[in-house]
Amino acid sequence: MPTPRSLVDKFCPVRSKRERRKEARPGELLAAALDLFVEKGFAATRSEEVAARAGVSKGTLFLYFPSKEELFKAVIMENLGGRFTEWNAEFEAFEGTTAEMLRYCMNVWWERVGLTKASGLTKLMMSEGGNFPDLAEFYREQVVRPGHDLLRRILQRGIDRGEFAPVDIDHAIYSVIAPMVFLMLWKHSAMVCVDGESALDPEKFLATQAETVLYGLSVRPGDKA
Amino acid sequence: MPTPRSLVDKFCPVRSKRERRKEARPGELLAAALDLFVEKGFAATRSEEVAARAGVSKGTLFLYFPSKEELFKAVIMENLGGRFTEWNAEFEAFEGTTAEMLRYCMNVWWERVGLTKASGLTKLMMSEGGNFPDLAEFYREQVVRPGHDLLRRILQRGIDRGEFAPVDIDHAIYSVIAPMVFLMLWKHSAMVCVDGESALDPEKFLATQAETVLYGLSVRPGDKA
Amino acid sequence: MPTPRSLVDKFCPVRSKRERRKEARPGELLAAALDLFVEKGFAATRSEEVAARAGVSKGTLFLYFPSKEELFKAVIMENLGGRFTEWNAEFEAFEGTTAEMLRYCMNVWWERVGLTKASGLTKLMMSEGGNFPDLAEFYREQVVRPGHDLLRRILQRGIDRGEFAPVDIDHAIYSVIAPMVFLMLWKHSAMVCVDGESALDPEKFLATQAETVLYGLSVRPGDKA
Amino acid sequence: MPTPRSLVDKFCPVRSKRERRKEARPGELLAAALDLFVEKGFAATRSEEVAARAGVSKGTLFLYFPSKEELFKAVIMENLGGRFTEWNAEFEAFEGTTAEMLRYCMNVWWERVGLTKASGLTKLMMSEGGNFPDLAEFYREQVVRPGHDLLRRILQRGIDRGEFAPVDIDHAIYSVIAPMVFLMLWKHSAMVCVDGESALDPEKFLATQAETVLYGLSVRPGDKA
DNA sequence: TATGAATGAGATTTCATTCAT
DNA sequence: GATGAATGAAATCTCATTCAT
Repeated sequence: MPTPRSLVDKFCPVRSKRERRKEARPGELLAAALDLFVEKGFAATRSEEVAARAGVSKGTLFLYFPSKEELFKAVIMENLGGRFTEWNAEFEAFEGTTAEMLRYCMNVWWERVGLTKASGLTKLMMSEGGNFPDLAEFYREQVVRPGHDLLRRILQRGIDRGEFAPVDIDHAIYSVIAPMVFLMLWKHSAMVCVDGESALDPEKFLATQAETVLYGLSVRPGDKA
Repeated sequence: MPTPRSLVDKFCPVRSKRERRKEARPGELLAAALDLFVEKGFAATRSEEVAARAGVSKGTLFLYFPSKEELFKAVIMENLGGRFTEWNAEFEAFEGTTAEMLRYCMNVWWERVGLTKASGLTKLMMSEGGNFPDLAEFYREQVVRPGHDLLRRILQRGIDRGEFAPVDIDHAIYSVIAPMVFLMLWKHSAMVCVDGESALDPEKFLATQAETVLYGLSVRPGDKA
Repeated sequence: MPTPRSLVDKFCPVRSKRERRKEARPGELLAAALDLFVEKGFAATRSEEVAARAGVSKGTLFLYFPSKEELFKAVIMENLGGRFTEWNAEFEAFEGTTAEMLRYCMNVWWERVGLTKASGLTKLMMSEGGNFPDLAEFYREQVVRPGHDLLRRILQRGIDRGEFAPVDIDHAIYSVIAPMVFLMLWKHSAMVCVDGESALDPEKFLATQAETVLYGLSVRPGDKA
Repeated sequence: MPTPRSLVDKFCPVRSKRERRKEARPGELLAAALDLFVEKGFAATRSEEVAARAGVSKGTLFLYFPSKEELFKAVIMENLGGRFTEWNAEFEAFEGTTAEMLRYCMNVWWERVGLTKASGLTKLMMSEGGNFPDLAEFYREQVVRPGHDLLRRILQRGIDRGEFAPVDIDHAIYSVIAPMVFLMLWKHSAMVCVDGESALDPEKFLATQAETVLYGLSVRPGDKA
């Protein structure tokens, strides 16, 4: 959902070049900002550079976003925070076993976040969150909490339906999140590789971790009810 | 862990208090720098604050270390890079199965690095390395490469002695490193926890991962020689 | 006092609504500008805000007034500088003693300027004039000088008719102006009041000052002709 | 009281050039700041210019004062707010009639504030106070309130000793302050003078106002006790 | 005529580094 | 060796003014 357009706009297809650019601006700026924030971090990214990459001047950036922090928040919402309603709905409608649901969850997460630049935002918050408490709070509220809530609902479904053992859900959530967080950090760090290509296969790693988690959640004979 | 002392210090214990202080300076600075770099990151740590925490003036810091980057490199050497000779020697002398050796490796790593502030340096390099290419290069050369080499020798030993299957060593290295890196990142990121306590038990996690890796390395009947 | 209208407007009352609006533009802008300049000062008033308060866009403001300074000059002319022809005529036609004339002068000044927002313009020029030499010069030429000239004529009339002692006119002018200026500054300065209500009664103050001045101008026996 | 010096300093008269400069710095900066703030106003004065006039670089200014606002507050304290203890003591010790005291008060005020650049600070607060609420609040607390309190004590003394009629003190305070405020504004505005020299004699004006106020405070037969 | 998106010079503030003492 | 005052490049954000539509 880039820029919301009114119904009137929808039926008036004749636009000036200027109008078209204007509507595209926020999206262009958000894209440029995502690129640069992920590439260089929040503090090290200069506002002017974001503007330049979006093809506008310094001043124009501040026409659309009142400060660098607000720009960053908008980037978070665009790429992570704002998508949870959609994702939640998708999981509400899911039919199938909860084990399948969990595997699906980790897979689509990898496709939609892990593989994309959005994964860099999590790495960024882990690095710089401490230096920008407002941003950290915002990220926790808009991304971490909804993410936890979504996972909690999945795990609860499994327990309620007798598919999973009645484990400590909060603990289990971390078992699911851990490999995802790890992959995001790994992906954005050339650091751990001596020369060139990392020898870690993310999809295989994720699948292995998923099965490990599911094994831990499995109902085994002899467990006390 | 107060201030790590060099080998020289270790064997020259008789000093006047004044000489002592003087000789101790760099160590105090390195300790202060480690604390602050890990706590706030490289870019966000102010030189003056490092000096202040070490109880000296800003000028003194630059007397011992010509720049903030050199200070950081010294911190890396003191805590990670400079310890590989000792660690290598320890493993050269190791007697026992290679499986035991690998388990021991992961355990002592956890004790000597994972649990200490030094683990923050890895997280730091993964976060900020991109903005400081010189530091990244230095870290790769002084920490990542020796670490890989050490693991490579262990794995090679296992294969040479017929204890491990003849796997792709470069790939296997990452299977060992991944959980260690993961723990370092996890430990230094309050970010992913919504409220308070993380629910991960590092030692158990590490042991599980070790066994998983060893299982993958195990020689099984039917493997082709 | 809604929007002051020019003499032209006064005698051409039949217009279509559209024309009306168009013609009213500059007046609306001048009114908005007066409000804001007086409220926030010249430098601190943003052009866009003036336009917004007048209900037009930023661009339109610059269509009518080529710069913020020119806008301010126009505000001065509309409210002060441009009214001297009318005021001069009124005083040319005045019949009565010159003492009455002087009292009348101070009273109508209070009604038409002192009590209105226009008084804020004088305070503003005294505050910010130093930073905007062009504006200061303009104000001196269009407001201060005509004001002085008007007073000079009144005083000269009094002396010529033998009603006033033949004092130094330039000096006497300041005796008349000082209390008026004082009231304008007082009115626009919440600064000097610790809590709430100022305890000064402007009309009484002005009347007292007028009598003091008149006493100083009075012809007393024993004065040398 | 420029820069407070410790006892140790007092008896170690041998100083390096650098030390001497260092001690002089805050005073030099405050003097430069007073000059420029009075000349151009708070908003229009650039920090760098203050530094330059004090003969130091931009950065040095911020070594001594953490922000432009704090610098301004320091200027206020140095020139006005910080002097009330001294002034209060002087008036506590005053011997003589309260009428003499009030005349003395207005005269020394003129000598110590009105005639000096410090008078420009009041003009400045009246002009720009509205745009800088923090500064306005500070000024009210540190200058306006102590000033009012001092005058209140003088007036109360006169009433208590039967020298003054039992008037409304808060009202009377403004009668005393008004001409002083007026003079400060008048002095700092070339605005009201057509060409060159103002024809207003401040001392005479002040003396006249003092007598007017004293007349208003005088105990007259027929006043009800 | 009217719009409002775009510009960019300019202001405050930070901090690694230097160097006189 | 040790100090800490001084520097100045660099970063964020504002707003009068322009100009394509």
